[in-house]
Amino acid sequence: MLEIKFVRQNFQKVVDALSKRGDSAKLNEFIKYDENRRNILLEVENLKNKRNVVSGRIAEMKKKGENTEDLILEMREVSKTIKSLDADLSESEGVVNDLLMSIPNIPHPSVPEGKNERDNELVKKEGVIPDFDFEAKAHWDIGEDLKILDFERAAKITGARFPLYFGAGARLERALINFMLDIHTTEHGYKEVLPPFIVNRQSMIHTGQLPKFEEDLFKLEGWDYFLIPTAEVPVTNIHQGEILDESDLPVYFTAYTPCFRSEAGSYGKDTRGLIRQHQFNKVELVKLVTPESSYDELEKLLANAEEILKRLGLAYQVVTLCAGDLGFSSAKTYDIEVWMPAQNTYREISSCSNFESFQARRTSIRFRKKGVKGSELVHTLNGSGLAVGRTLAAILENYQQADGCVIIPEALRPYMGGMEKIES
RNA sequence: GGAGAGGUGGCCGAGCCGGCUGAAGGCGCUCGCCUGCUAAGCGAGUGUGUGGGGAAACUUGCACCGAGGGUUCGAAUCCCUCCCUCUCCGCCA
Repeated sequence: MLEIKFVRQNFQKVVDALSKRGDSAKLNEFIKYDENRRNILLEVENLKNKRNVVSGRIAEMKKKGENTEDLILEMREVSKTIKSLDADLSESEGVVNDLLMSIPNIPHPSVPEGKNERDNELVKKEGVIPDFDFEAKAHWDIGEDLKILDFERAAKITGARFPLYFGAGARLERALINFMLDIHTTEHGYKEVLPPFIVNRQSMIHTGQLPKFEEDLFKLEGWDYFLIPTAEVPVTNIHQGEILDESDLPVYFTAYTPCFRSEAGSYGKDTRGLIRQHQFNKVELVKLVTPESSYDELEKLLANAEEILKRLGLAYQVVTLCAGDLGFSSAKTYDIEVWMPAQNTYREISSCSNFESFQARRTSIRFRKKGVKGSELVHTLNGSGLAVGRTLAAILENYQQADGCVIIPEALRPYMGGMEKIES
């Protein structure tokens, strides 16, 4: 959410920024309703002031035993008026707030212009793309041949887009989770968190999934609760409504959670394999930082996520999302895309974003500076470190051998009881 | 699920027979004074949101004492609904 004052005072700037995103929100309504809201506010506040003053006087008069009958009668009317104006006000506020909630974040100046993913800007390529002297198999074929992945049976249990791992596959997934968490906690300074996987509506609003994207979420029937689409939601909400001390910052959290996404609107896409599932595992990185440091912190966050791929020996590239491809709450996002041999292309495996104060304002997370009056909103960031299912898919495809087995990357072997390869 | 207790400012904690209480007191923090270090001491300040005035320091209106309704001229204080926390009992991974 942007600050209402900011929108009012920088109206054209906001409109321009939104058009950069290709978002043509009906902002002209905003001005109209906001003005209306403020007019009512002025009127109602004057009346409330009168009520407060007169009520005080009534108290004094009563103490002296004077007659207050007339004043009370008069105030009775005033209160009635206030009540009806308050109703109008909350209606206007509702409209203004809905509009405000549906305005996405303003892209950072360094974000390239563009409409969609094709306009994303390549930052760098790392690692060596494997050169096979046989035809690379897709990870779903590898997984099924090795009997470590079983999509058909998963579909019987639940339906399409759910994973079922067996044996070394299940263990590899678990190994990856532990490997990632260990590196982030022991080497990158993150505190491990194991949060709820179900959150309430408010938390979803705070991080920006709601009110706009409810159709992407799984909702619990009979509850106003949702399955988390990412650990970002519970973890960013840990300090909601709190005022932190500057010395508490930066806060670094890492969390493993499963993630649940309805994937509405992506029916034909990535129907096979682990790439696009309704349920997948992810190790997430979340930061709360000072505004001055947030872009440095974004670079560090990106490096922390990259480190995992480096240690796993997977080739990848980093792109800066263009304005049109930017997520709703984000001011700037880097995507890390891992090389997938069978598809002969890079696929997103991590998304690292700086939300600046956008989420902090909704979530009300602020901090106090030493020697400075008042408080300030923190900046929030998060990134995948990494998407586990996609990492496993990348390992299967990049480490496959001609005979159908898959070599386990060196870094993971301690987590696999020393196992060096997966074979049927 | 049954029976109780409670949710107040950065924290602890009064107020809760309705009205000079945005909220005592303490702690913490900031600034100043004092003190040859540290500690102690003294004085002042110290919530958030939103609107107005001011270049600014600041000043001023309104709202906020878990959330939402209600009663009242007036509610942190009374009533209703909901949420959450704690204790005991029951049940249970």
